[in-house]
Amino acid sequence: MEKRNTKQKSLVRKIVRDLNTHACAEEIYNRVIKVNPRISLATVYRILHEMVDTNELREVANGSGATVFDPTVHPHYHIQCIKCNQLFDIDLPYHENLDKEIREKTSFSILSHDLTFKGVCARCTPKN
Amino acid sequence: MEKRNTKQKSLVRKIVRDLNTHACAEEIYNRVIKVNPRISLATVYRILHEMVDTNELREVANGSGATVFDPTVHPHYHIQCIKCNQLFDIDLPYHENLDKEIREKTSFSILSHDLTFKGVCARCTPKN
DNA sequence: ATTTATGCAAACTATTTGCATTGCC
DNA sequence: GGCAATGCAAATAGTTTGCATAAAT
Repeated sequence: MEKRNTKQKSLVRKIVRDLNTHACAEEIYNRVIKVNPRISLATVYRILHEMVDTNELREVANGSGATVFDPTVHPHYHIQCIKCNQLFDIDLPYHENLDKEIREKTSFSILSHDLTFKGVCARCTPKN
Repeated sequence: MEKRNTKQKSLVRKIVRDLNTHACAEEIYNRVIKVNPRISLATVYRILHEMVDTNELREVANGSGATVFDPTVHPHYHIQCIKCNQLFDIDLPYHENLDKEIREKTSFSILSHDLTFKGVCARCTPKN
């Protein structure tokens, strides 16, 4: 199962690297077809999944249906606005102690944890 | 918009109360139709959402497509097996300090956080 | 009697897949 | 040349919606 480099792959990789936020497959696809209008959505999905498998990209459930992709792959936390559903990275160190805390309480072998704060973002906060 | 009590609603409520785990809409529907085979899936969805709105039920994204419903509504954490995807409640007190920690770092108004541990459950751990 | 809730089928959204064809290595 | 990757369209999964009818208040 040798992997080949194609123009589609390099294009999607470039678009993903240039993302400064999270984006869903459709959004990435839209940026991609601005450069190469002949690439298909199925191909974009296939490449994104390959990147997730090789740890070039992270997949994050955004709670409301769609999956979003996060170009930041090292462990980090998220914060999501409960009004507009936008998801942001948050600058808080990964709390290893939480994993340790759980290891003593369960028969699971714990690998990691996902932490997402919920709140209302500045833009969605009514000003008066 | 007055709410009415129907046999469908009481049945779904009973089934949900008797759940001792998380279950997706389809699973709840399957239990429901064992008692009343004439109830439709759309109705089950409508009732489940109503229960989520009234805080009788919690909705949890299980990461892999389907949404699962959790009859435990007070704040609590989850642990999910990365092999079988099953989601369990976990017995760890809610860490209020995490919300506090974030409040100082962001322009969001923080309400709460979701914490899900990832690992391999006992059943999916190969024994030798 | 009024008006919400239901059942059904169709619509929809996000994603995946089969397959013939293209194009890397 | 051979086999992986692509494009397309169709299939799938989960969920939602429109509308005529049934049932709760």
